[in-house]
Amino acid sequence: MTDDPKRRLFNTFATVAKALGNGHRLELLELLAQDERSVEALTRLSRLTFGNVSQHLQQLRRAGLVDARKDGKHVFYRLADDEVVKLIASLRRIAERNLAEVDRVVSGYFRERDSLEALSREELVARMQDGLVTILDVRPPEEFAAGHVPGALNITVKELGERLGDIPAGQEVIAYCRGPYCVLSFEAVALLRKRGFEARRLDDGYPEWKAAGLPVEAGPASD
Amino acid sequence: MTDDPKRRLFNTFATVAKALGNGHRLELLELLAQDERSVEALTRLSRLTFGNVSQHLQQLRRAGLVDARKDGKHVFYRLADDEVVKLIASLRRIAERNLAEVDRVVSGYFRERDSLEALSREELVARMQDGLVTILDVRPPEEFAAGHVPGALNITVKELGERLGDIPAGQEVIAYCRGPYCVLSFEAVALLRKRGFEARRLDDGYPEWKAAGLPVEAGPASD
DNA sequence: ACAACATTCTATTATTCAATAGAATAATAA
DNA sequence: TTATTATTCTATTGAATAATAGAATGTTGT
Repeated sequence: MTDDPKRRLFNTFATVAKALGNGHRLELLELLAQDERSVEALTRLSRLTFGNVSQHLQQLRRAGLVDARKDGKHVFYRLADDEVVKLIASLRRIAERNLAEVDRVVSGYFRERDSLEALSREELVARMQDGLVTILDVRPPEEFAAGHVPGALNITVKELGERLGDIPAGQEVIAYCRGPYCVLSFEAVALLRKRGFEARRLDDGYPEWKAAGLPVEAGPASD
Repeated sequence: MTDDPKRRLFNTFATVAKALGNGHRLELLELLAQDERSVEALTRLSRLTFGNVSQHLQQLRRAGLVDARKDGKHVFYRLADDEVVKLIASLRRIAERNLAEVDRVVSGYFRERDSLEALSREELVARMQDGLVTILDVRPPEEFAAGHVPGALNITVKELGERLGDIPAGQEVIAYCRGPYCVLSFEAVALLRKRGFEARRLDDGYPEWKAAGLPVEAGPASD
């Protein structure tokens, strides 16, 4: 099209941005930020048709945002790079700061956000060194097994009511899940507080933790 | 459209990405990363028509990426936030790592890149503390005046040949300009080396320096 | 008030994109 | 081999986007 190198670079960068410019694709990327998944699994987890998911994934692949691996009948997709999580986080930050729309949605549906006094990753790292916190991962066991914050306890929100006994008393609980807008940790903190625990949320989730290069642990649930 | 809050958020984030999904708009953002500019100035600097520039700017504004200020007959646009520079840098990093196209363009037109041994921001900060480097800003004086790395000398590539005497001998020169793909600093380093100076490039430019929160200085050229 | 200028708005057209359905591949199971 | 399942590819439709030209708005200078 053009042969001005600067322009060609801008156009190439634009193709990456274009791939991010669709809500469904961002949703797929969020799902992939948890763990690699097959097209079938992604179809189940999103509300799209099979063929449509496949096409979106291929756009993401052309843009270099995801990679694919074939295993038997299944094709497993995963993020090409942890930098993708950072890119999306950067997108989110700009949207949060500069678009009133985000405020309205967030304050409408995630109202307790501030009242639950979210903790930053840095603060959590500091607390972990002191060793006086219980870290609670409220995601499903499969996602936990694919990777989690070292030493975290895995109890889903559903089980939480019956497993309060597994949580060490007397020290603060920090709950996290899939990301900044994942409601699971909000619910967990609300429940824990009602039952007398001192509990707070991590202000984002596992993918951001991993992308930041902080240590992770993998394997089956630790209980 | 939908009232699933998660989906509404993704759609909102997607509108920001969509605004970035066009080479011309990325070019406008790069120009704005230097300094605020009027629609007229941007029309001159890009190869777009006046009306088209205006429309692109309005898309950028709707996406919360730029702000506008009216002064007399002119409307001046500027980046809404330094985070925008970081977002674009993140986009660039992913494109560089994962798309062969970028490699081809970069190695075709910016071949000397590696041979000129670019220096990172962090390394430059360390060198500045030792005080044994000359920092050379090769951008036009207007851009220099709008903000530059503290202590930098402003000499454009055009003047450089006749003003070598202004450069302290015996210490390394670090040149920078508008960003990682700005050719000015490549040319400056090539010229300086030919004339016997020890010279290297900063691996990105002023906008990235500023966005990283490093100290900046403003005002007329320091010579 | 009028003319000149910078900018935005509107309408039009060509291009690109999203979603759907159905055909084509490719791997496994019977 | 045939059937089954997971996935990709192709074609089609309707929707969104980009570029252009020209009208409308608003500000400054006379």
